[in-house]
Amino acid sequence: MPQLNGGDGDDLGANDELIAFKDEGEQEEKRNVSAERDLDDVKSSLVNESETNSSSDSEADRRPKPNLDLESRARQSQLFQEALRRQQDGGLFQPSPYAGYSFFMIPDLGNLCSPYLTNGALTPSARTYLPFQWPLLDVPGRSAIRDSATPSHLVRSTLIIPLPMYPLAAGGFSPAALAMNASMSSLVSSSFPPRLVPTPQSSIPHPAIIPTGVKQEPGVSSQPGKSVPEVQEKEDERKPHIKKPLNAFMLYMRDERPKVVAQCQVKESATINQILGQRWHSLSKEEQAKYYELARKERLLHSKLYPGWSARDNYGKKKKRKRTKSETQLEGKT
DNA sequence: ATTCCTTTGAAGCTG
DNA sequence: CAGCTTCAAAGGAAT
Repeated sequence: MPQLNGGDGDDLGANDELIAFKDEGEQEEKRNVSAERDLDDVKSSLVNESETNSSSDSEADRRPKPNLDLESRARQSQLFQEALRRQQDGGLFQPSPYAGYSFFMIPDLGNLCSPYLTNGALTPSARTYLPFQWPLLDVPGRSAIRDSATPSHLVRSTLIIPLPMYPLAAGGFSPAALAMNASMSSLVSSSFPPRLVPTPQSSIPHPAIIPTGVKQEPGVSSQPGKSVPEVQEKEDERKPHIKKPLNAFMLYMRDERPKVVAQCQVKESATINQILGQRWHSLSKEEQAKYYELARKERLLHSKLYPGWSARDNYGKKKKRKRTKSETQLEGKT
């Protein structure tokens, strides 16, 4: 299990994770050092090749586009032009640390799309590296909505991995976001793709924010005849729902899901997640460490933007409690 | 329309 | 403190 010390309670404990990774992975690292180097060479060449090929006759042109209205298309075109210009400007806009991974890293082809592996896990040497071709995707509605300003084909074609920012509401960003200090700005601009660096002008809602859909009813909290818990409940409902930051595996799934969908021609998320779970285990420690680091930055950013937020805020707020494993098992027996 | 399924990891809750 | 529960994402299937 890659989660090595289970978290010691300190916030953003991923430093420990990384340290643990280093310690535990040291021996294996030595064994695989030459192989890793070879893989790195392959990666580099593929990256270069990909970057070379991803210029003008972009794959974005060959991919099906979501059914967008003219305004959206114009908007996307504008954004694309802007992104291009910014990239050419250099300087401020650094590529994502993962931007170069424009290739498939797939396990044993025989088990490529099976969540049920014969030996439980695959050795790194069993991986096959293939040049990545952007899959023909059914752009999911929810994704399109939440990332409408930078549609997936655009993002992918510019090799920017989407990372969330956490604006307080659709109309802007929290004071914390606006008051980001120099170190935070540095973190954001150096580690996050440029499009995700929030600007006060931005009006793009973040997926972490879920509008409650509850009508604004001024004076609810002071309504006579309402019990305190009732009022509190109303207050809670009116708060924007701030989602948990994604963990390493969730970030990995976000990136890899489209590839699995394209490779395996499956759409059921449960099946896809099984496959991704297996692939996650087959990743090298270094590869996993990238996502742990990414997740650590996510949590850091989230805590900076929402200093008062706690996972407690969302705890038990889902409509229905998920069934426990024991309940499921019990049901299976009867 | 809502819930379940399925995964891992982080964090909250409970005894 | 250990162990359990919930929630993050996703979308088809089941209810």
